[in-house]
Amino acid sequence: MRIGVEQIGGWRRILIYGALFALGVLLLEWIDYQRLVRSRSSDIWLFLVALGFLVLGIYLGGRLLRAPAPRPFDGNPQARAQLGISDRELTVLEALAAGKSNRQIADALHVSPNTVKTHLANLYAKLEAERRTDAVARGRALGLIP
Amino acid sequence: MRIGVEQIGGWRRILIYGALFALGVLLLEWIDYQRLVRSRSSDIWLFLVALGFLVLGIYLGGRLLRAPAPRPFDGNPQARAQLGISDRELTVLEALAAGKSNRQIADALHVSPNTVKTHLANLYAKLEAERRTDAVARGRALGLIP
DNA sequence: ACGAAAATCACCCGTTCGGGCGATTGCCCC
DNA sequence: GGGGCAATCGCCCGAACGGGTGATTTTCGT
Repeated sequence: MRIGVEQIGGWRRILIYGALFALGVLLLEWIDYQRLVRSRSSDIWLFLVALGFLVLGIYLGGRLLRAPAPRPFDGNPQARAQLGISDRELTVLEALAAGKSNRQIADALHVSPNTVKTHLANLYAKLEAERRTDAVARGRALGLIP
Repeated sequence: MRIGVEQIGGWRRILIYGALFALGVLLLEWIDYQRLVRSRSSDIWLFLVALGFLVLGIYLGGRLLRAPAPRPFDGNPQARAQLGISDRELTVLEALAAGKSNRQIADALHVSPNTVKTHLANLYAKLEAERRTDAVARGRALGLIP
């Protein structure tokens, strides 16, 4: 069985960014206050403020508009359940996509090549494939493998 | 030997971002000038400047520290040339990834299965693969196929 | 016009793969 | 405690595949 990675931070993310922004505003306030009090050169302060927000923006932009994660890759439990693909079969499918031979898969899983063949035969039936390359292609199309 | 992908735009990127930054600075200058001339509320101006640079920063951050790009998929001509993979061989590789048999590939390309076998043998040699699934995996890893 | 590379096809041989059939062992659920 | 299912292993057989070798034609750059 594969685990479902990445799904954290939805709420926390918003909170964190909100907090960061608020912090920036507060900083701005403070900076403005300091400027008035000490009557420093407004040019320098303006530059510092701009620089600070530029950095903040770069940081935010770096995480906010980070490419929509090419594919969180959840293993597509829906399709998997629908087709009734077992844990072992999925494992074999992954090894298949890695380009391994039956022999290699058998060794990696500590089972007989015959067992691998059985798993493969079941996979072919469930994926409606007739060849290993076919199974890989269909498995990928279904999002079962990356 | 493996090739080194992604090394383009390094220079142009720096130039573009440098220009953008310079533009921001100029904008800042202009804004400051306007502020002095019209003697507007410095608070509002400071806020606007901060906001502007925040937006600029988000934009920059969005492209600067972006994940290695989910691969627009260009067929990776570099790797292809480096390995000396011909047009025909690429076509066969694509059909292979689609899960077709030698017979099907031969029919699709209007050639003999023997020819397909030859192309495949060349592909195996160039991709250092021993099986079709292996060739597909390596071809995909190299970005030769989607 | 020549040579190199690509594309095409053929044959042999041994291995792998796919299809079919059967069997045993656990485990869960009712 | 019987039915269902996943996982395991075995055997047989024919088809597909991979490895090797050799050959011809086309294409392209010089």
